[in-house]
Amino acid sequence: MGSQLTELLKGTLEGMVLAVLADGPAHGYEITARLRDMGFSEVAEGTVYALLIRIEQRRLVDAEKMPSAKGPPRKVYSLAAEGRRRLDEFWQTWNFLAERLDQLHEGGMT
Amino acid sequence: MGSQLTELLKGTLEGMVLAVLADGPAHGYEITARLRDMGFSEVAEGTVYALLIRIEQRRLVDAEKMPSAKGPPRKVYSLAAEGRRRLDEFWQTWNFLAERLDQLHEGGMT
DNA sequence: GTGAACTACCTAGCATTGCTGAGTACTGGT
DNA sequence: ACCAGTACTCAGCAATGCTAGGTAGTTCAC
Repeated sequence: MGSQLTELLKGTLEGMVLAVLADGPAHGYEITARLRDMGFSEVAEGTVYALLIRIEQRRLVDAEKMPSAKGPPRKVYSLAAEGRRRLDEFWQTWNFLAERLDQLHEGGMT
Repeated sequence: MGSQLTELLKGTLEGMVLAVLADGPAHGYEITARLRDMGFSEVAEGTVYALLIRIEQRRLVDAEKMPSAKGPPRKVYSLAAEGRRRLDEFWQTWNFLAERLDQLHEGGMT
């Protein structure tokens, strides 16, 4: 059994990564670090890299290899037009869900 | 590819069903109907039944067969102690996620 | 009385997603 | 030489929701 958060992250993580990239290009290691800083300390590195490969194949992001001063070359991702659309869609879906969930939570108090 | 909502529902649906049951016992068909009324019109019947069987096996809910006036006998589910704990945990996890997601959304506006 | 529609439940197989646990490779400090 | 930190990849697994069917009982129109 995965943890509660693991299951809730399904579908959400893609949106979060796209949102991070909407803020500017970034490479995988950096994105993982940002997620950890946000409080998602349990997000596995491998998960993020796998996700990045998926969204690159779907043309949601563009990738470019860049040399790094301290380590192997980085793969820098930036949000593509299709990814921007997908991100907007994500926020809509998220709001839809969040509204109803909040209602359920409030309503359940009675 | 599943829809955005489908992926977001992963993990959330269990919490929603537990929340509905926290409001009082209900049977599968009724729970499905309530979810549809809430706006989740695309939630498949089979999904809900499968979920109910899962959470019954995990002792999150108790099940009892009841005769129905208009159709086959119903299986009425009610929240068990373990389910109540799980529901509380769910809301905590949900709030954790929602807070950070909202922050990401706001922050991304700059 | 036959068929449609609604009530009520179940199942096998699939697609997607995140995690585990490993490996590769480059740099810098000790 | 060794280890930590940077940076990426991959195979196999676990959990979840959907598809697409099936079974059964009741009610009502035709």
